[in-house]
Amino acid sequence: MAAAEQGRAGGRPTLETVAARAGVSKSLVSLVLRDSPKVSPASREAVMRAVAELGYRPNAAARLLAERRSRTVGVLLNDIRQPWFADMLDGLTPVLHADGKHILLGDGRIDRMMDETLTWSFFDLGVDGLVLAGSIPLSGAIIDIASTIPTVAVGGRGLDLDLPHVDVLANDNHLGGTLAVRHLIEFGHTRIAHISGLPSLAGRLRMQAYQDTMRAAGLGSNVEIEAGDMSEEGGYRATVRLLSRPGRPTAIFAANDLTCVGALSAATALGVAVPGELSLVGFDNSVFARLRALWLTSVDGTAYAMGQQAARTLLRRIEHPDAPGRTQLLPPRLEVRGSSGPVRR
Amino acid sequence: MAAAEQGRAGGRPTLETVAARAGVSKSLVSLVLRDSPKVSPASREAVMRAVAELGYRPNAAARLLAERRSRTVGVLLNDIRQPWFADMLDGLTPVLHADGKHILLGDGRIDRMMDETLTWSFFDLGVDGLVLAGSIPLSGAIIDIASTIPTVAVGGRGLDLDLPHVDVLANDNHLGGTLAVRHLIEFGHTRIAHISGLPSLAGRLRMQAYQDTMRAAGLGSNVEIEAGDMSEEGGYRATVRLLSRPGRPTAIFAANDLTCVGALSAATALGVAVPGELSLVGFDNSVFARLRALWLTSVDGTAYAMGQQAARTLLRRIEHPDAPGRTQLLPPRLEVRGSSGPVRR
DNA sequence: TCGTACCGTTGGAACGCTCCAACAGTACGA
DNA sequence: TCGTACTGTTGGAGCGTTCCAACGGTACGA
Repeated sequence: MAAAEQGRAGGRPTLETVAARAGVSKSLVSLVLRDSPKVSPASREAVMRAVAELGYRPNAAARLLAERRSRTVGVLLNDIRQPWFADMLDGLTPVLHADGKHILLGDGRIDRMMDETLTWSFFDLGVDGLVLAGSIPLSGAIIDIASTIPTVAVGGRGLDLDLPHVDVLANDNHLGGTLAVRHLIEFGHTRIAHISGLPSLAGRLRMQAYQDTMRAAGLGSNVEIEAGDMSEEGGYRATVRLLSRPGRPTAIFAANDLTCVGALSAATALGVAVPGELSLVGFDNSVFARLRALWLTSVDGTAYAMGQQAARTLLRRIEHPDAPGRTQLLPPRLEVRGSSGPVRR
Repeated sequence: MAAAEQGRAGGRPTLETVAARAGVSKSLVSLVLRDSPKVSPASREAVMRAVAELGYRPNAAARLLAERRSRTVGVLLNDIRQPWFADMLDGLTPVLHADGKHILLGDGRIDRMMDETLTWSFFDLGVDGLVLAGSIPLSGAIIDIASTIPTVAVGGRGLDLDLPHVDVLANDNHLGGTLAVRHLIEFGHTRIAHISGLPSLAGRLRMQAYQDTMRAAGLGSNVEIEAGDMSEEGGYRATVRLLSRPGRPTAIFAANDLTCVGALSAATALGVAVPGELSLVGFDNSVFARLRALWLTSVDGTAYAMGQQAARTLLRRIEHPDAPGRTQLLPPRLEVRGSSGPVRR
């Protein structure tokens, strides 16, 4: 009853407060709240009423301490600005919610000391699982934690993670690149250049796909690669170089959308018509590609589907923490818009 | 010593494990870890060594339960896609980190039932403070919680929140609009139209500033407002309407950057040169405005500064939870780029 | 009438930490 | 020689849950 008075005195109500109000023991209240089948309808109702009247909410810390699981998963983003995260999260959250899990986001780029600060903070909070999104630098902390907590890595752009019990989900970047180049070939282009996005793995795979597809189409001798850096500026400069040489390409496959936007700017600046004289294909199908003022043909990494799949994979791993890690590649799809068209002779 | 054996047996080490290893009591270990001045150098060193050897990390749940504060603040975003959040977080996090606080992000748009699920989940986790970013719908849960937990609302676009002990930080949208319109007037424009972003408060204020500034410059009779909806599509359609009427405007002040991008597309589609025949000014100075391919003159809401200020304000409020709520307006600044220029006669 | 079984309920021991009152030990002035 | 003060250390109570062993009560078959 001391407890009951405390509760009334203003402190947040606890199990004890509710129990006193409902005239039962705290154990019974606990049973009702976790809806155990072995409580009489009468006591159940009494408890529920007391809970409602007091506005009781269980204390997560106490529950976590006793139960040793938090019903929470941590999602570690390496840069909140990357647009595909939002789509991925849209796919991820409903699936996890349906399983009664809460979601906590952390941004590594913002928390500068990502490994030491943020990752550990998830660990300390006792998350039941961890989603690593993007190309997270493989710090010691991440390795330690991924071997303790069920973890899934989601690479929108590909991922070269190799840890014993970690599942990896990624775009099939090679297939995406193939789709892009084939699309241009079908439009009759033969002088197709590529602006690369090294040194990331995604960039390497996209470039490889470009080379492979060109060769497979008998265009091996037309392979022409300019270095970019996944930025608009890099795309601009690479395009200026490409367009100011003799034997201009009639099409460019850019390593990502930002690069492609840069290419578009350069073409406009040099008076080269898109898609009349130059076709462009980007990668990621980001918000930029969808802007009517740019309207870029782009490879869509199906981030939404990846989020869903990541959630399912994580839930499975929470069930079986010791299963061997698997890598799943998801097939991308080409979104054709206004920046690509038939070659003009 | 039973504890010590358990610890060795693989379970995560606890205070007791460390104490056993260092040959001291768990109370002393606790004192060392919260670096109390009253421990001898000898025991401090012994404890530190044991901590390092065992890789001990304090259990956040237990600490929270005992201490009743989590050194954690929750940040509730209403849509992770809004670009200014990233800038705001860049300003917010270093300040909070410097004070030893961890940061948890939640996205309301993604957690559909934001109020009931996410907000409460922060509450249950016992965050020390709450940052509401963007135009959060004022649900019952938010109101309850904001009156319990120190809260700061940050509106990049303005906010009509009015709760007793909540501080509000927002752009001075009226000033921003004034800067934009004055800039156009200084370029000699007189036929300046506005594409509005109703019904949000930010949209209302920006529109009001447009009207006020026009009137103050003696251009009241030229006021011409088309309805937009803060989207690219809305901006496009409004611009088509504006440009296909007799007596075209020579300049448009758009309610935000997306609207402005839509206006740019429409101008291009109609063969109207920007900035030669039509000057455009947007609002938010988002990543779109900064794209070289678009290069929009835009009002910068100084999201970074707002984040810093929000952090400082929150820390102050955590110190003094009962101080009266204050509203602070931060002055925006105009970023001049390529979409605006002198009027052509 | 008694033992057995089951049902709903209960007290109390964890969980891992913080914090407080109390402890032993040394140093010092009276 | 004793009391006092201070320094460093300790045991134990408490935080709000879960979980388990044990409880009293009713029903039933022997």
